[in-house]
Amino acid sequence: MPVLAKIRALSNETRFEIVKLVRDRELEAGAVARRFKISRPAVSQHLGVLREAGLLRERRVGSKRLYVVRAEAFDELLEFIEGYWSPRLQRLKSAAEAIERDKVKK
Amino acid sequence: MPVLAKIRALSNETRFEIVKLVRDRELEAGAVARRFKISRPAVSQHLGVLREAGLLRERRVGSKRLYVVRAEAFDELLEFIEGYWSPRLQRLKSAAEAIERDKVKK
DNA sequence: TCGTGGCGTAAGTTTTTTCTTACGTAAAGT
DNA sequence: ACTTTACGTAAGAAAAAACTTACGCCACGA
Repeated sequence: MPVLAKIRALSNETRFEIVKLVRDRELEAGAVARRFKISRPAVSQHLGVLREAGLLRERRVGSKRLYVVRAEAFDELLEFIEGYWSPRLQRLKSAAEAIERDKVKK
Repeated sequence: MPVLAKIRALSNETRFEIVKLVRDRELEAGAVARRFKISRPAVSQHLGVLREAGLLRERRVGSKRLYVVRAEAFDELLEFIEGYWSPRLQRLKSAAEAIERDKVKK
């Protein structure tokens, strides 16, 4: 799943909270839903979006469905931002050094 | 600006592209707009959202407006994800160690 | 001072997202 | 078998986001 899809999935406040909820423990769909004031189906749909984006893993146990964050997804997100950002930082660093050199020349 | 606002700002494809465009150089609003097929006012609005979220800095030169990414904003985003994520990794590590201890006990 | 280029804002429409109610299905309990 | 629990999905309403055209405001060059 592309990074933008993950960002989009995280951009909704309810989904953002859901991710926090299942960040370090599996939780069944119903338990997640009970934490919010919106309807259970609405939460179910949010869980679907998060799963589709690759942010959550779903596991079925009997009639229950357990959700938990996919660690790899977050690592991927982190790597993306780092990789996206560090080239810029290097360029800025080079620019700063160039300015320093100019100052010395003056 | 809260982190969620930044994520929301990045969640739109056009804005995502705009950020790439002004990641390492200042660009005037018109130059940014010309890169997209949507109308100039639409792009102007996107620039506004990005600025509001604290992702871009705006500088006026004459009648022009130059935009560029605010480095601090991205650092903040990075720090947030790292801080958000690493506690979980530590917990997992502890859990793994606990399991190891159990195995030894057996 | 008159036009022209550069750009944001307003108002309203279209598109997308989010939510609700109704319904269907499968597993578990009785 | 019958009922209840646990969920997802469908369909459509409601809310939010994105886009368009129209307009207005500087700054600048003629």
